[in-house]
Amino acid sequence: MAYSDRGLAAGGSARLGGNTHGDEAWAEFARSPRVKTNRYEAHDVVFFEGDPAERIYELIEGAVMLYKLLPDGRRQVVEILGPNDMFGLLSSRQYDCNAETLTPAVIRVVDRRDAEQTLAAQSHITRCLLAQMEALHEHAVLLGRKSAYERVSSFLMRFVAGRGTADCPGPTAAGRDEHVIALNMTRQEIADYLGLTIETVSRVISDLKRRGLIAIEKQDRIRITNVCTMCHQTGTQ
Amino acid sequence: MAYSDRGLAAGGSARLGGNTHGDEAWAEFARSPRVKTNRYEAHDVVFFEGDPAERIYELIEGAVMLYKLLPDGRRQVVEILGPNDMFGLLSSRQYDCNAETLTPAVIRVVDRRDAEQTLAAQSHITRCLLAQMEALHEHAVLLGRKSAYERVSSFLMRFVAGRGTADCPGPTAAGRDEHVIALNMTRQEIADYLGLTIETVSRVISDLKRRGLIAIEKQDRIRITNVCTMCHQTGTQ
DNA sequence: CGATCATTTGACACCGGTCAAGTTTTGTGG
DNA sequence: CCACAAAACTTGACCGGTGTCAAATGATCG
Repeated sequence: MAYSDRGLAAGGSARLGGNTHGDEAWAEFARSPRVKTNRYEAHDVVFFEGDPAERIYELIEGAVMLYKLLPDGRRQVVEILGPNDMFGLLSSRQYDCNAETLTPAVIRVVDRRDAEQTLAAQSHITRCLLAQMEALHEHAVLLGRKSAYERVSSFLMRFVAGRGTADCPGPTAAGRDEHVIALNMTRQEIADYLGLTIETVSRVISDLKRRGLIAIEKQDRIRITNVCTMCHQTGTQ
Repeated sequence: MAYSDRGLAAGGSARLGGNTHGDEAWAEFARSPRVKTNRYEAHDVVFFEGDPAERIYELIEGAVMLYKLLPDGRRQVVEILGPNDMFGLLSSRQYDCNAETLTPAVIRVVDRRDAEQTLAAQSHITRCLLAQMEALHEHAVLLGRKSAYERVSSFLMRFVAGRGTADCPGPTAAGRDEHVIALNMTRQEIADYLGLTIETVSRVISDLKRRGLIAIEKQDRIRITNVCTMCHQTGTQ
């Protein structure tokens, strides 16, 4: 109740996105004593599919993947999350997927009922959900319609901020169009995200290397030698 | 502003799902004169990807599909929506996909800014988003990890209300375990939803028929002769 | 009843999966 | 820092599930 009032006072107008107004209210809400902030090691499990969904989470620092398993062990990573993404949000009573850190992470933990009663949370959450929704749409295209090459290329491009989108400014006029990426994922995790096998991911990466499109600095550290060329391999253009 | 106040008075507590409280407020909001209700024919386009996202939509009756296109014409249907689902919700300024009716439909149209300023809308919208999110996760598993047989079987099971979920009650003790489905989709639309080709969809359906699992009453009207058996073909068990 | 469109079926090719080594990287203990 | 083991990754050979292309069949609607 107290949070609810505070949320109202600070937030007031609730938006579907495009504003940064609700965030101040959310930040204030996050400072309340009932909101905890936890540290996780890499590859810690935050929650399992089927666990009672009593908390919601906000990733402050690091990376988290959400995945689902089929009874025979096949795995699909459904989302890869970065700072400011929220997860564990659900309309049902149990989590619909597993959440595991990819890197050491700092995660804010909020009691579900607290958030439900807080308007500032609503607005903040909706904005997060909408962005994630778009990412899921894009990922459905990748999984349903792209070749292995296009999947891996799209995956690499996703780490290059500001490029590969519809409003891509193109390479800066001066110098080379390079970019170094820290994957923070094993080949298996990449494969399970892209709907491929580990061997196929490995083969495509080797081939990109052979063709000079990328250089492997360290197994999970890849240099894209020409971002613009890589972008043309994604199928999205 | 007026809507905002009304939403507050009627709604009060905002929830992340599981309640039906915000819905009354939403229903009242929907009755306001600025909210229009439109009728569409089958295969009408509601909006195109890239159109300025100035309105949000609530499907009252009928079915709608959302799809994305790659520059070379490949298509992926990312969501199939039914009554009470909302669409056109976005954090960015333009729609991220195309929306097209599958059947004649009744659709409520709300100005985006009106909804953004209405708390009742927030709560209602969040609930819809969460449910759609879960559906998208499930669909990612289908697209990334299921065989053609499993995809088509999963697709058919999705039309059997209350079965195939984790808490499936199983067949009713008495009599046969049949169910008749109206697809309302062409083979091409099904293929584009399942990430397959039209030929593969057709072959799988023919094969299910040959094996006696389904009977085709009319091209887009299929009888599942044994729901429980069909369910075991989905890979989800 | 014919024209048009949707669907089915067949033959074949190829992408990506499977299985089985190798090779490299990482981590641990001396 | 090195030695060794374990894990992660790469590479090769082969196969099978889907896609592609083409033709036949079936539905729909004047």
